[in-house]
Amino acid sequence: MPRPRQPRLTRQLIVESATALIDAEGLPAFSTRRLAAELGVRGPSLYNHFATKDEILDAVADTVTGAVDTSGFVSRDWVTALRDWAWSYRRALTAHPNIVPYLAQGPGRRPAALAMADAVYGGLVRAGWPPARATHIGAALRYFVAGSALGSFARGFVEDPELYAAHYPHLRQAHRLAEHQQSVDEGAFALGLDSLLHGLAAEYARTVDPVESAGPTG
Amino acid sequence: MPRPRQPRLTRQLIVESATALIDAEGLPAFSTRRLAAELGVRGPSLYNHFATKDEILDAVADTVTGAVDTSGFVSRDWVTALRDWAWSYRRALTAHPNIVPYLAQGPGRRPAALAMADAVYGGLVRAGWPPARATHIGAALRYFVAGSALGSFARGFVEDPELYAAHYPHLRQAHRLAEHQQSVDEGAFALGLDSLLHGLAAEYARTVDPVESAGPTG
DNA sequence: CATCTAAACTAGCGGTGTAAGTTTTCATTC
DNA sequence: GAATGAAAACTTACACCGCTAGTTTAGATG
Repeated sequence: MPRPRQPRLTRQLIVESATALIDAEGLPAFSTRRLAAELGVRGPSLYNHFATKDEILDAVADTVTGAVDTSGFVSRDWVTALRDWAWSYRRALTAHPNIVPYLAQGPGRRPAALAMADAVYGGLVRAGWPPARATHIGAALRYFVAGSALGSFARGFVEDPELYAAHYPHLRQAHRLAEHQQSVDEGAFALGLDSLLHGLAAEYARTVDPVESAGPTG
Repeated sequence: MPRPRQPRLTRQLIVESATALIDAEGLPAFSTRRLAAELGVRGPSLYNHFATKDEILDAVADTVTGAVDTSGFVSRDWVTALRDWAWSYRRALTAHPNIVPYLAQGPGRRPAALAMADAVYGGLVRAGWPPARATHIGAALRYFVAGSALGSFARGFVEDPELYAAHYPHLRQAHRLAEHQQSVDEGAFALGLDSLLHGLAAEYARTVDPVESAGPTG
């Protein structure tokens, strides 16, 4: 069939369908032919709208990143802003966990990722952090959020715990928690994030604003 | 050619060659045919020694994880043990960064990853942490280390900074640091790790051992 | 010597991303 | 209104992928 009366594909349609496919069946199932079939079309037709497969993946990843809320950096104190951002970031990633391995490989040419980095960096510098420190903090939080979305500790455990329970005695209790994967992940994330922020606040008090933080009123 | 006088392949040879290939040319370049060519052999011959491609990757990943030192958990205080472990873990991953995306997706059936998890969990429980907390701490640190090895902030930036400098004003300074990628990553890692440990120590003092930590000598 | 197994081989299946060229529709311009 | 050119689908094809099946022969074992 040649060109139809009404185009069957648009960039937005492709991205939405790709997101749905990846969410439902995972990254390995996402192929150009498969996606095209989902759209009632023939594989190469996608190349009228995107130059490469990766460009489609970038668009999907950028949509996911675009859902992250960084508004706290203009309205709240930096600790609250970081906390809200990290949780929003985590929610955005865990809503589409299958795209995370692709997304985790750097901001690349995805504007939403760059806009996010810009907002975080700017907010921290405005709060008084030295530029180099602001870069470090943004990166450290990104590491933590991306790692938590990607490498769930529980996910990796295989089905039959007794298989290795004998060899790794301490894990006998731990991997039972694999059944509660989500709560383990959330608990680990909450603990790690709070600890990180606690440590950063201490560093801030020590190096950026010793006077205000040293007072008895906190 | 049929069976040679002396076997050309062994599991160890395959793993070593696969590691070298991945290190040198990245995960996408790693194919069974390509690896076989590197070994002077014909693709399918690999299946005499490994059942699937993923089994080869698991072996590579396990070798990498096996280089991580967890000995601190039997000889040092828990904070020092965590810090040493995290740095050793990071060194192991950054020595073979291209395998990290594969490795980050959970311990799976890789014995070294399970042994590492076991050592960390056991050490923390011995130090007095409640089992659930020990699981959370181990996971949080793993998130951070894996994320730092995987998603270097700097790596993702494209070559020409001026391209997006106009759109994201705050980043104008930040991405200049992309040239010093390694130092940025290390600085972010050091800051994040110290902050995490600082926060965990505070939590420990509050919930696990309030008496000893509250004294003026603590 | 006969037999069995191991470790290589060749051939091939169904899948991948994507390049090239074709066809037809639609929008624009003389 | 006819001609033109771009757009958006198509078909075909290439080189590669993981992997299976069956074959061949060297070495080990009875």
